[in-house]
Amino acid sequence: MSETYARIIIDISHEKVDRTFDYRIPQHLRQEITVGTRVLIPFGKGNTMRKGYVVGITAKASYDPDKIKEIGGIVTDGVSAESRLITLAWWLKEQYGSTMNQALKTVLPIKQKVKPKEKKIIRSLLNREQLSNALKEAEKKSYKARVRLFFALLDNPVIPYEIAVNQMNLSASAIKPLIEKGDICLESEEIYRNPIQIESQEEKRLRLNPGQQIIVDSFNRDYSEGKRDTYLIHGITGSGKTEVYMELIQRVIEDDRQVIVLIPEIALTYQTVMRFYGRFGNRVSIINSRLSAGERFDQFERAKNGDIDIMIGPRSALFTPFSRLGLILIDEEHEGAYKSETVPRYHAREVAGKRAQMEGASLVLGSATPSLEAYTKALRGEYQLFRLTERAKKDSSLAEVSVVDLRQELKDGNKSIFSRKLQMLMEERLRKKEQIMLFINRRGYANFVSCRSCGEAIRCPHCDVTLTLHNNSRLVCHYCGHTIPMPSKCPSCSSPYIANFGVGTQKIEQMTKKMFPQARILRMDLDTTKGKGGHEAILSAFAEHEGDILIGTQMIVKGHDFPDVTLVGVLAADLSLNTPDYRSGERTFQLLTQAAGRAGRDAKAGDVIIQTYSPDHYSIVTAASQDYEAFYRQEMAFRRLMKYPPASGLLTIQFSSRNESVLTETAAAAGAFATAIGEPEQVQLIGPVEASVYKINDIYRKILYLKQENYDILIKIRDQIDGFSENHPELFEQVLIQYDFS
DNA sequence: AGCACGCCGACT
DNA sequence: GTCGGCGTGCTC
Repeated sequence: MSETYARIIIDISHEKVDRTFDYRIPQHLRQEITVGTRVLIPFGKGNTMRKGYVVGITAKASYDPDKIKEIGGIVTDGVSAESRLITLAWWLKEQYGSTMNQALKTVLPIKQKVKPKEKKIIRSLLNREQLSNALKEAEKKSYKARVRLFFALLDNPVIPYEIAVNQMNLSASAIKPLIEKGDICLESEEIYRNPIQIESQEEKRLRLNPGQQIIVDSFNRDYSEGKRDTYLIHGITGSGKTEVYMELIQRVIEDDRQVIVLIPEIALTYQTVMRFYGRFGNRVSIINSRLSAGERFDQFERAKNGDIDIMIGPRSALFTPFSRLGLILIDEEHEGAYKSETVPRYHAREVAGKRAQMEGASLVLGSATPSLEAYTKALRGEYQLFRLTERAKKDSSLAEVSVVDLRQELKDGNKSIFSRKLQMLMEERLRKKEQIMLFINRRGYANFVSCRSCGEAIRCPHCDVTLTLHNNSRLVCHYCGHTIPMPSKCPSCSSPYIANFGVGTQKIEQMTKKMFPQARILRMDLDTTKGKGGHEAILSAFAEHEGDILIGTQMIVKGHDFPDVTLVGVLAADLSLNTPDYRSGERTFQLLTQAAGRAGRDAKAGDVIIQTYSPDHYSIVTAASQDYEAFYRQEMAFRRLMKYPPASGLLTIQFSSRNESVLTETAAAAGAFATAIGEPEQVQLIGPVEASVYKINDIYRKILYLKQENYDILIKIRDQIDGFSENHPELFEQVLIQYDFS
């Protein structure tokens, strides 16, 4: 029988050894060693036994077999949080196509040199006199390292080890003899930095309404019976989902298990955090992108040591090293931010499902506008579905939503960005001293072309996505590569008013100022929120009535409650409808629903005006009538027709290279290979086409799309393409290949 | 992280 | 010459 080798990472948090080492697996351990196993291995010259994690098993070693040592044994002190996370990393690698290193960095994001603050310190054991003698001695003998150290110790008898090594350039071999001599000693103290420094205020437990109670009861029943399941809570805005979450969390931590709460970064506001902190006190911790690497490390360390029970944070909080995880909760489950932008391009919902299954935890998803993926699974019975259809506050009413046809406005001679109805309502609200939110659902670049008189956006005849304007001269489809020259007049109504669409918040602010000079206007976009706490500052200013009108993008419709907002205007709903992406309809529905939920959260009746060039589009119609079911049916019909997810699996393969001609050749070759192996499996293949932004930083990118209902077939094909790239190094030498499943 | 190798200044 | 501090590089 051939030898087997284990690829192992050593449990030393130091950059220099942050890679894998191969070890031979002894015969008697062959059954027991799998990915994720913690093992003891001899390491380095002295063969000191160290702990390591098995991250892979191979038949052929990537190192001189004669020099490979044997695994010493298995660490048996239970299954640690890390070893399970490493198993999860393995799954990530297999599922999403990345290297083990990339997967490990995702799962163990704290393997950095930024160790906790003052973890180790050097303390002088000599008194001042002895110290200055030692200094003189060292100077005489020109022991440079000692001079530096003694000199510093004379100033301060305690020096952080970190500083000594990095700033004072002392190596371990310079320090060690001094410890043996008894001049100094090393001590360690652990100081955690706690990012929440707030005075706790009791969060009072509200009485649940019947809808909320049903969810809590069913969950508790399942939990007590030991049943772990996935639950989808479809609750309209303001229906009190957070209250339900609190009860579920309570149940799980009473059982001495731990909870991860995922919240999109943008909604991770002071308000939200305070609610959790008020209820669960210092057993809660948060992570967010503002935390330094050191602070994040501390938070994960606290979780590992069992100092906290609840971790709240964005996507990355999913990898909190809890050892007794009982519940993962994903709020605003439909949010795009849960999909990773970097390799491995995992989706938090899917990874949460895997982790929950591995650790025997429950998974709860919540949203006012569930993703098609989640809702489809719920309808199929894979998730338990619950609905909250009433607002939690009794006297609050749903807002009145109306759709305004901008084509008609133009026909009637109104060229401003405000429809007559919106103008009228704005004047009225300003008079009554009530507040207004103007929402422009722009995201990134929106360079599609549309007609100002008929509202028609120019679309690809084969793909039903808008064409994108390239170099102001040609329109290109990013899904199939179809291209036409930029027309001079509208193809459907021949109007010459056809142009690139794109309006900024700044421009809107100017126009609003001009039309309502008496109003105080606050603007919230990337420019005005740059600084730390920029978000909070503007939102609280608005809450304090320091402004009458708040203008902004998606940011303003998430999270915050403004009881005095009674009018929400969506200036151009088409902006998100016409992005070149099959999800544009879904995103539009979500944004409009959220925007509508902002108005009339209190007793005062609210109005929502949706301005659009496509008043008949189902995303807009169903958002206006607040009818999720109707939206779901129509959007699913579209996805089935076009074979887009979740009706079908979609594998996106990206090729990127600095060399355009090599890229073209390689992408074509891979495309031909994929066609050949995909044909018998009934895989539909599109491309290779240029990526929506073809060149970034002088790197060209091409895309290949593969569609097939069966996800596993796509994974199989991915593996074969991976093999193809390994067998053709001449093609892939200069080309990077990345996979994305959706 | 921790060990060995080897450079270079100091001292018998 | 030899001794020993201390910077550097490697560990499967």
